[in-house]
Amino acid sequence: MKLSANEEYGLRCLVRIGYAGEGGNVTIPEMSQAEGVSPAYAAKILRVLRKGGFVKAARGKDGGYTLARPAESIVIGDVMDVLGGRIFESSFCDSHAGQAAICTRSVDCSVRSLWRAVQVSVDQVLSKATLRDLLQNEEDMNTWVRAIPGAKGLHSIQ
Amino acid sequence: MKLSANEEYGLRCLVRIGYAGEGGNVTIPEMSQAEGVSPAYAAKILRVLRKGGFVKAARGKDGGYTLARPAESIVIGDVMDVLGGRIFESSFCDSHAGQAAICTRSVDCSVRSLWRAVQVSVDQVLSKATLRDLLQNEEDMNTWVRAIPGAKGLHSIQ
DNA sequence: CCTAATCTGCACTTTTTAGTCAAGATTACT
DNA sequence: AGTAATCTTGACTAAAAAGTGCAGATTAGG
Repeated sequence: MKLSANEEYGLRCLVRIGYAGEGGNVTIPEMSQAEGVSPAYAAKILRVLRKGGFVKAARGKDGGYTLARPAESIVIGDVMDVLGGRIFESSFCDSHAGQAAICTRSVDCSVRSLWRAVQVSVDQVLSKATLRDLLQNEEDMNTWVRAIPGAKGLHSIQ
Repeated sequence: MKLSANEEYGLRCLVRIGYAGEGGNVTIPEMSQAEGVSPAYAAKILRVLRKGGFVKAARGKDGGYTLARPAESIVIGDVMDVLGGRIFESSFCDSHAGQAAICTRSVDCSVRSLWRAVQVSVDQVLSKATLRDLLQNEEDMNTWVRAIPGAKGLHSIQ
């Protein structure tokens, strides 16, 4: 259960574009240098974000990237899906659906239930957080941080 | 954020060995067939579990694998770590530690905080669940399922 | 119209992960 | 001792992910 490079750098680029704000423009060379990846690789990632509908690009001189829609409408979970998939592929045990007695006593279903639990848990965070949350100041960020049971605020998890 | 093949099949094998119970023995051919992977691959995964101290092997005729220690002492999070890593590698922004004002306004820290939140969230499940939980019947499994906010029980996430 | 700055697309190489193979070592049973 | 069932190891191949390079298209400004 690791983050892929696409997810890591893709989200970083998106946040950077978000910080540029309304009408702000960020170029590939800028992101490349800021995030420490090659321009070619940044370009590759940006293409994914563009095709996913999160950013739009302007070509030519003074070109660059801007958010395609308001930050509060960009759900981080959706971004993750596009960048690398939030998928748990424990696709067994579908035949047992509903047969609780058998199901709970099988390897398939034990494992499957665990993955589901993890998936639900991750979604608690990723489906609630929008790009806007990531751009806000600390107090606002605590909105989604507090969704995590046990976390008292940003400082408690940082 | 995907599960690796190692994590998927490693955990499945471990659970299967767990089901065999005290003194029970599971062989590579058995696991191979049950999980639909080649014997060679199963062997490779089992080696990881053995080196991680979760199972022990008996060679020769009537040989096979057994749990190396009681199921209740095997934390699933630890198993995951060994099989593929539960690591979020957003290792930037360490220099800012403590400087909240600057930190929250930076790409590094926004993203890092999110990863931490996800990590905490995942740990809510994986660090609480033991192999014993996965082997128990439905009612017992709800112990760790209930740790997920919003989940009312096993059925609610399955 | 020319130039410089920019994105675009595709093919390529490198690195990591997944999966296979074969030869060897160990054990139970007869 | 012999045999069959089993794990062990390391090297190998295949597939996927990460990362690079280059020729082309677009645009702003002189």
